[in-house]
Amino acid sequence: MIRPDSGPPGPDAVEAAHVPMPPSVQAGPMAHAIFRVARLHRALAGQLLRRVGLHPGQELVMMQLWDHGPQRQTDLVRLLGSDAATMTRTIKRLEHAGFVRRRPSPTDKRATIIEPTEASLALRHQVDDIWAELEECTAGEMPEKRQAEAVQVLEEIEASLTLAATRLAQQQTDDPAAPPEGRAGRG
Amino acid sequence: MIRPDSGPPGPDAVEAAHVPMPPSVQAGPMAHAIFRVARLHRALAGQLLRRVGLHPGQELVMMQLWDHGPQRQTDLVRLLGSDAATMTRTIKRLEHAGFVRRRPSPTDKRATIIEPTEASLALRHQVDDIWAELEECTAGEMPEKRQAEAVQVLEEIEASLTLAATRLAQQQTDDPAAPPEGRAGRG
DNA sequence: TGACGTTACCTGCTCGAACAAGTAAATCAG
DNA sequence: CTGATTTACTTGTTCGAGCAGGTAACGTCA
Repeated sequence: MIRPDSGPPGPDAVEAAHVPMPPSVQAGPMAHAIFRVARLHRALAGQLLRRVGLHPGQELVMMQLWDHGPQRQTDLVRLLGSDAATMTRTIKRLEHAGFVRRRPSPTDKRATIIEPTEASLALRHQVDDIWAELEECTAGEMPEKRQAEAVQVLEEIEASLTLAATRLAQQQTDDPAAPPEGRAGRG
Repeated sequence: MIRPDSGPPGPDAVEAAHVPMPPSVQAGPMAHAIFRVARLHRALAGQLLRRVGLHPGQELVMMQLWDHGPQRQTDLVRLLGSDAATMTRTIKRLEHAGFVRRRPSPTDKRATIIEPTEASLALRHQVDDIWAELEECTAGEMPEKRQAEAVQVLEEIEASLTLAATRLAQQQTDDPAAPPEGRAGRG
């Protein structure tokens, strides 16, 4: 792997921030930017989704179901890049709210088929509107060309992260050497 | 809207991604991209931070303290764009882990000054390394120029989101008309 | 058929994040 | 000085996310 920058950044990295920008923050300009954009974006999504009574993340499940029809939980997990445990709980809440129904798979007794209810269809266009608004808020004053550029950049980053995550996962299964024993929390 | 698919998918689940790109997902390309990048990035950060016993988010607090020295909780909240309640708990955990100390403000009896402990200094370079690695993983094979472009795009998005969030907050304080009464959860 | 490993799902736990509500101190208005 | 408002922080609750552990159903291979 390349190490374009190891020590405290000199003039490279990011020079834009003329003065204060402390060393630690300056160290990872992309990381920091992603972090903040992510939080803002999620918060905004939460605000908008609140109108229709959904929590961020739930709308993704519903959209997936509306688009692709009934699916097993595992499929939802895989397609949304989520976690089985999280999906179990999210589905449970959506079912409780009446947006989703659960049905045992006829071919696999382990699996559960999730399907959107008729009631959920009323939500669909609202969610679509919300996502359109979210997209507007995200794009701001950007011209369309710039938006396309942004999407491209994001996809590039996604590819990098996916690769890194894969590599790191493999590395950890290969070498379960140092099992971390505790993190900062009630320690 | 359109009803591209209502019944159960033929070849079960999803067989491919090349063609379909469902309407809902297609609707908000940036939103979707941000969502996935955010989750991947956070997950990766979690993996790396796990080595030093920190949870994602905690390192930001520590970096802020290392860079700017002892501060009030409110300052941390404001600078990190976080929430007072979240900060209270995060600080509590960091204190419990021995990375942070709390001291009453001499000038304001309401305030608490947070300062990094000597023990935390051992963490500092590890966290710096982790952020460097995170930045590498995020950047991938991008040339430096492309990275700068990415940062610029992200900052542009951040500005848009900030503006939108501000506008939405104002709009809601002005017009507390329709108080949402319930969301999907244990409904 | 039976042992073994995998898969699909559930439960318990912790943590960050957000909202609501409350306390105490500081600040402002009369 | 008194009363109202703002500020700083705490606590309770819910939700998404992740890890760990457990169960039941599949698949395979001997």
